[in-house]
Amino acid sequence: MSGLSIGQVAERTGLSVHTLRFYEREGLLAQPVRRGAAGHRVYEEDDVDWLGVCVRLRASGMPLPDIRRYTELVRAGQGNEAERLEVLREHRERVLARMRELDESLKLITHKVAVYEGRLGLRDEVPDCAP
Amino acid sequence: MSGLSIGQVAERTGLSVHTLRFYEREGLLAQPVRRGAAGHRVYEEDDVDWLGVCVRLRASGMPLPDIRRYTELVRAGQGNEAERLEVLREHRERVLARMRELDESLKLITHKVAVYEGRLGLRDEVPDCAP
DNA sequence: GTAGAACCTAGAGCCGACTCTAAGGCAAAC
DNA sequence: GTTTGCCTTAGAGTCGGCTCTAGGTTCTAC
Repeated sequence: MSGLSIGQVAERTGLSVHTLRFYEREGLLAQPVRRGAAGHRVYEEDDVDWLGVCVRLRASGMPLPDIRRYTELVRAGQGNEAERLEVLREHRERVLARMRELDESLKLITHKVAVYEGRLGLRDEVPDCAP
Repeated sequence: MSGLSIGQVAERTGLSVHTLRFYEREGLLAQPVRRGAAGHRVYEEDDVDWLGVCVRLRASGMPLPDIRRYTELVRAGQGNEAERLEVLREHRERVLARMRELDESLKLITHKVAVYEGRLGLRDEVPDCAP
């Protein structure tokens, strides 16, 4: 039915065709990609969906080896849900930690922005206390 | 007065001595580091403070060239506060954008965690709706 | 005075994640 | 029939940010 070319999948996922081939080599695809007459890759909608998940995981900083591991678990089928859950939970913790770290840094940056705004008379008051 | 060795600064900042020398080459130090008798670097408390800022900026994802630029502005002294403010504001926007992105991804991950917890009977209810 | 730790420089190496190149195949449009 | 454009592979190159090596000097403790 569907049957998408690598270029179409690139457009839909926001990944480049180079990256799509690279991800495939890296084992990030849940199913092996079908090949058309001329050896061209033929993707299904499922692949696009899965790649969407991969993109989100990457965007949240999950390293490729971890995504591969998760992919392998999914590919292996039912029975390893506990392991999948562990991978996801660990990653969630890392994301939360990263967000806390960003929030910490944000405080410093926001403070400095306020200080400079004060110095430039863009603000009425300049507390400029401690750190 | 103080006068700290590179090793001491490494300990205080959490950076390695390698990284400290690297950062210096990259122009991330607000003042040139003094050298002791044998050519050894002698840092001041100010340097540690400044490096602390650099560490926070790095932790929030500011690229080294941007930190260098900001450092140069600080080094140049008064009169360029508007430019410093611009650098900081731009970076703050990027940090906020990054946090929003992480939050987006977090939603997916949390949803998947909930789904697997449900499947494993670790939860009473499993909504498992849309995405 | 000698062992071991800490320092110096210049420059090479590494890692993750792409990103691109070269050389070529096939198919539709003109 | 050739140009255009999308596809193929294997493998090389890039980039940011460290991280380490080699070869040498100097400080600290015993």
